[in-house]
Amino acid sequence: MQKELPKVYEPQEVEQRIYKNWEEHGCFKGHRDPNRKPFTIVMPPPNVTGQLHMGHAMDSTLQDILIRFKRMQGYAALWVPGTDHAGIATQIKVEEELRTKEGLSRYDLGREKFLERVWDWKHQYGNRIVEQQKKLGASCDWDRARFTMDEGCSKAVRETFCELYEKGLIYKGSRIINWCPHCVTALSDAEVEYQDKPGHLWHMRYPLTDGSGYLVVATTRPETMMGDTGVAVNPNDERYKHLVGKTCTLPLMNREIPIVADEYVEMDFGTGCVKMTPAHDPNDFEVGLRHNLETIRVLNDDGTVNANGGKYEGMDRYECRKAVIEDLKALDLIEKIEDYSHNVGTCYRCHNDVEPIISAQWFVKMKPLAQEAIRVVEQGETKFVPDRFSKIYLNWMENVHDWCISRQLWWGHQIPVWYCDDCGHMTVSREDACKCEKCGSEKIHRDPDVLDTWFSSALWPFSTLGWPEKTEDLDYFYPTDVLVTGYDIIFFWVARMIFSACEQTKKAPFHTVFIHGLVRDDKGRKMSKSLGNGIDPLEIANQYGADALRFNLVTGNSPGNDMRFYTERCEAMRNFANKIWNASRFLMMNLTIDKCQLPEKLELEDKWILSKLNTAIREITDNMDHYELGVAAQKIYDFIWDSYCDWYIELTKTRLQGEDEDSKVRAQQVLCHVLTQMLKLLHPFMPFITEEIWQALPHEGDYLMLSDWPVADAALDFPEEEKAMELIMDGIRGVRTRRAEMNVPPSKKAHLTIATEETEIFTLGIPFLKKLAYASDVTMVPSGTAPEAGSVTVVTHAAQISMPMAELVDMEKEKARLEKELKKQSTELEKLNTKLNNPGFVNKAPEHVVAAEKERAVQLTELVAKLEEQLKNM
RNA sequence: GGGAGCAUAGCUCAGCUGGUAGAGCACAUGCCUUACAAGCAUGGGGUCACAGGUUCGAGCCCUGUUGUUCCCACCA
Repeated sequence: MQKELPKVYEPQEVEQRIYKNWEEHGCFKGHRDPNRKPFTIVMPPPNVTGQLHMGHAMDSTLQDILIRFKRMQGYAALWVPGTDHAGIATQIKVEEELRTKEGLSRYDLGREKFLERVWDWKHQYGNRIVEQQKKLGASCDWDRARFTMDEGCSKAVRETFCELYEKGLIYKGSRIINWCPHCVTALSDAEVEYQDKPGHLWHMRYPLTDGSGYLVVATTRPETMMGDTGVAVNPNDERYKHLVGKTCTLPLMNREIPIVADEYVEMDFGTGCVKMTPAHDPNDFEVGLRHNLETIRVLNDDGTVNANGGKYEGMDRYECRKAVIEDLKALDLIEKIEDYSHNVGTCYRCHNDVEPIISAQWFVKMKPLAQEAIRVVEQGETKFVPDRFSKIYLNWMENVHDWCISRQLWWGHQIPVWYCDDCGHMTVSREDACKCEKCGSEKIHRDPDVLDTWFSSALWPFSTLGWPEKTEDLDYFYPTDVLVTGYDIIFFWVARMIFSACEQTKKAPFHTVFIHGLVRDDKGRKMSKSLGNGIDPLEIANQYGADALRFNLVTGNSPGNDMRFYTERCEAMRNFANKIWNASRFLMMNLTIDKCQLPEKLELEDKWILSKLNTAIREITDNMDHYELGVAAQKIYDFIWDSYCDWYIELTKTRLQGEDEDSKVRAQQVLCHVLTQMLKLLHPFMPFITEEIWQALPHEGDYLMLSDWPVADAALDFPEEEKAMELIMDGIRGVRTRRAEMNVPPSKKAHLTIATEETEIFTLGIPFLKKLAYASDVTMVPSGTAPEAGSVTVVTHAAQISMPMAELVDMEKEKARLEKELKKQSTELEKLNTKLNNPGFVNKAPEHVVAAEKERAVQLTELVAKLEEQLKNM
């Protein structure tokens, strides 16, 4: 069987064709199989609005590597893909389009019509990101692709909402929440990003009502003062004790407000007096509750001042701030203005400042839910990789606040609650309600709000498998195995999946959370649209191949750490792909066999590579098992490039081009066997090129991606032969080094004389020395035989190899070089001997370490002896 | 105010349970050796941030210091 591969590897053509074949052949399907163990990954659903970016590419690649690895290991592997409706993000996008194209707002269209538009949009663009993932080789079971707003997920959402409500774990209440005036919705704590922003601390005078003077309060948000309903001081503050119980007059509003004492106030910050705005500050709200302070909201939903703001009504919040300050200045009520940098909350979607506002919203009561979510991680039922993220998770979960889940948006899962217009009762229902469950009135209206996007994502691991139905899939594939995601959404998503799963399914949703970092640009900056520094993974894939991109994304970084993306590195990875391609091409050109089966009789070099292959298989499998994908990838790279290409192929060339047919065939068989095993090891990382080559090689089965993962064969461990081969390789390297130092071109061959005790081994090595050490001929002489005068000698611990090159050698230089080498090695030997003479080391170090060091000492001793002898002979 | 990460070759980073410091790129030299110049061979280059400690032995473990990045937190 002889098959020719094209001279140049063209990833684009190959990738498309191969992916289509896999898909058509059903390679990605996750089948329930009672005879196999399941292995399940659910993909973090990207936003339907999304374009594939480098972060997705890395995330998908890691998952694909794991799923392909497990699939090859014989698991019933299932990777469930899908997309997220991404409430705010999508709604904003469609509103934008509506505005720019038609000059309309969503209110112009009305809820129903607007939602139709969003669905249209979803149908048009929602599949874009899916197609992009395919380009990278993602082996998802696409037929199972889900959408967080499809029927099943919606059912899961509704079931969860109702169950939690019935258990008292979801409630509606008026609380201070984070409000984004730009997105016009409430946000959860997690959706607020804090930024240090320069601002001011305004010290304002609030006159005492009895005319006996004034208090000075300090604030960073003077525009909320119209909502002040009190001033608080610390009860132990001697400066103000006499004022507690009195009142002061709120400037500009001329409202009398009480002075109260509360522990919350710190005496040594600011003036020790704090204005209380219970409607616009969470702490003030708490203080207000304790002292029965009025709650006066002064801001509208869009951030403008409302009717409670008196003359400032209608002003934007920042405009109002200026006006208030001006007015206070005019009244001489500003004591001083300090520069002050403070943490300002901003919306994670639009980055505008959020306002704490009192508002009636729906919440999930977190404390009871957190308990189990903490337990499963503490007890190791769910493990984070790397482990340090479990601390971050636990810390968050232990201090978690109630989760505000209602959003004043239209795009999302509408809250299944109906209010009775007659009796005011709330009907919470799994089915759409048509009458009040209490009084039977049909005059009811549905809560207009929708749920936080993350409420549905939180159910993703089980909603995608059919929950709340008791499906066979759920029974077989759930709990899932590994969740792969970035550290940036541990709180948003991972934490919420864990407590939701624990509550709804009584099981942790996965046993491992594999966390990766962010992909940054080459300067270490976050890739972002606004900076315009994003690198399009598809462009990279087009240019260098998806395999090269994937390999780049998993090597050179470790789990949980950010990585910088260097396009040049893709070039290196493409070169690697090309290397394999050409190595394979070389083999095919020499292939006369049609079956890839190991021969009975193995040569020294065959045993060497097979033994090394065993080590590679063991180590790589172990690394994969421990999620050390980067290390595994590096080892495959090294094995393929260094051991296989640079050495083994070169070592077999003489046989392949020789006369001995039997030897020729056996070399092919070993080359073919090792290449096949390497392709398997590499396949999860570089699926396309490995499949393409495998298809061209003699093989059994339909697809490499469905073949068995390599297992080390103990019968093919040859430690002795490995060592012997290394002796020869040492000799070859030595000769090459000496020749390179003297600038001898390969075309100038030299007759080598080898003095060694390992005659047998070096005799086996003669063809290799001829081919790789440019020997015209090789003569073996007894160890200790003095080299001919004027020859250059290479000393290894096992041999002295000399070549007649007197004319090229400066004897003085040669001597100096040898002396330097001798000194280096003697020092090393001395250090080693000290170590070996140290009873502490010999007695306490593990046996194999001592043995290895002894072995090294023997070799060094030999080397030093040979070097000394060499010098003496000069 | 808490917590975490990082600091290793010129650059970007690996280094698994402590046992002779690695890769890619860059650099230098010589090679078109019929798989590959996207290549081959060879070479230079590191007090593993600093100071202590544990250990026979520390890049790795412990303590502290410095620099840096990030996360969390209701100080007006």
